Amino acid sequence: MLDKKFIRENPDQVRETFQKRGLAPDLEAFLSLEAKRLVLLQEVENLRARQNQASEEIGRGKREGRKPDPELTAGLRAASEQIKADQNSLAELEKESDRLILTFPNLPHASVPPGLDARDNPEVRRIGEPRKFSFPPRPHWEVGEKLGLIDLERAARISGSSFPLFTGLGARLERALIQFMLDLHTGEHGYREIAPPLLVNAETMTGTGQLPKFAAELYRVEDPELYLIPTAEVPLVNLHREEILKMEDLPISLAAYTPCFRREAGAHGRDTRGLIRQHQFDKVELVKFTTPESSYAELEKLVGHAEEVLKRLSLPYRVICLCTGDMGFASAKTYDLEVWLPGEGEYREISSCSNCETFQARRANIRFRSAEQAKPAFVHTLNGSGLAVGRTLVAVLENFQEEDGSVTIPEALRKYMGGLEKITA
RNA sequence: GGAGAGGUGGCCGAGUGGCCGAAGGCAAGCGCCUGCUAAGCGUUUGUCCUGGGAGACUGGGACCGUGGGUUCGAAUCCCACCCUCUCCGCCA
Repeated sequence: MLDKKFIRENPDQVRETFQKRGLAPDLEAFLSLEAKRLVLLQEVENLRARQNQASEEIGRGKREGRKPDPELTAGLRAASEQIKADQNSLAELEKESDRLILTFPNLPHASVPPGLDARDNPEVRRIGEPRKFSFPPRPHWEVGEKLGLIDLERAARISGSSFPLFTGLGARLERALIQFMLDLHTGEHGYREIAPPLLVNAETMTGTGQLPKFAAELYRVEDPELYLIPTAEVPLVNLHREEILKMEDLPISLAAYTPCFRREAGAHGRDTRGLIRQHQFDKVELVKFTTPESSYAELEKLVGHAEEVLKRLSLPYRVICLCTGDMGFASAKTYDLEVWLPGEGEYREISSCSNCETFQARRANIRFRSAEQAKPAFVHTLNGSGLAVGRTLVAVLENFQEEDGSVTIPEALRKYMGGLEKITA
């Protein structure tokens, strides 16, 4: 969420920035609503001030044993009615203005490259050489099904299309990847491991920006009203909702493995084969709470932590910076990591690392106090996948497949696979 | 699921209609004192919104779990809901 006062005072800047993001939220409606709201607010507060004064007067009189003037209390009763009515209209205006501002996206950081869509995302760096195959590399679903690692047909029977089902060593490999990633981030990168709830309430979803705008993406449980998390970012960022953190505790770095649930409502027909796009997938997520001064340095570190997973698995990848037109709703700056998939002959997203600055902190009311005297200020929140586990498994299957259909297990994973070096049919 | 207790500032905790944004304590800041450490003395310290001022600052309003109600006036009375704790039952 943006600062209401900032929008009121810099409407031209905000309008221009929304255009750069390729979005046109209803800024004008918001501005006129706010103008009305402020006028009414002044009126109500003036009435209130007079009411308070008169009531104090009565109180003082009563203490001195005087009876209140019935004409005066009658007048006050009328004024009280007026205040109640005005307050109701004020609440209406406020509700509407809140509703609008919750649909406004974050403003991109000055360093974000301008652009319209994914084609304008500049590559920041490219690490690792794609392997030269002596045979045509197969897509991961062929490799995985032949080896008995995944069974998407049965998954569809159990749940419907686009649900995962890992079997045998496939399930073991998925678990090995989770373990490997968590050990790396908690053991070497200084993250604290969290195992959060997977069902969360509407306030939590609003805090990170999924609601109200992206309700169609979420699985919702009716009674009681709860939502399945689309990413661990949601419970992790909300871990400190409504809190004032101590400056000396920052940055706070959290890591969590969770399944993630997405309806993928707008993605019909995309990535229908294989494990790339699923309604349920595993992810190890990294989240940081930082001061405004350090958040961009921390973003670079966070990207480095996600990259380290790929490096240790010897998976070739590249880092891109999302342009203004391709960024997510809550983000001020985003880097994507894209892993090389030889079966597809493409780099595919495997991690997205964002600095949301104060956008989520303002929604979720997460602040910190610098000096003991200073006023609390909003923290910056950062999140990144470290990494998407299913897609990492895909990358392992495709990059380490052999001509005979077997898959060599990357060195770093072997201790999590009971020492196994190769998966064969 | 049943019974009971309770939700007040960074924390603990008092407050049952006006003198309460709220005693007292802890914690923290500043000053004094003190060979060091510790103690002591004095003093200050909530959040949000909105107006004035370049600014130090200052006027007004709101906030005692949430939302309603009664009243000239509510932390305090009434209603509903949420949450926490204890005991019992059930259960991975």
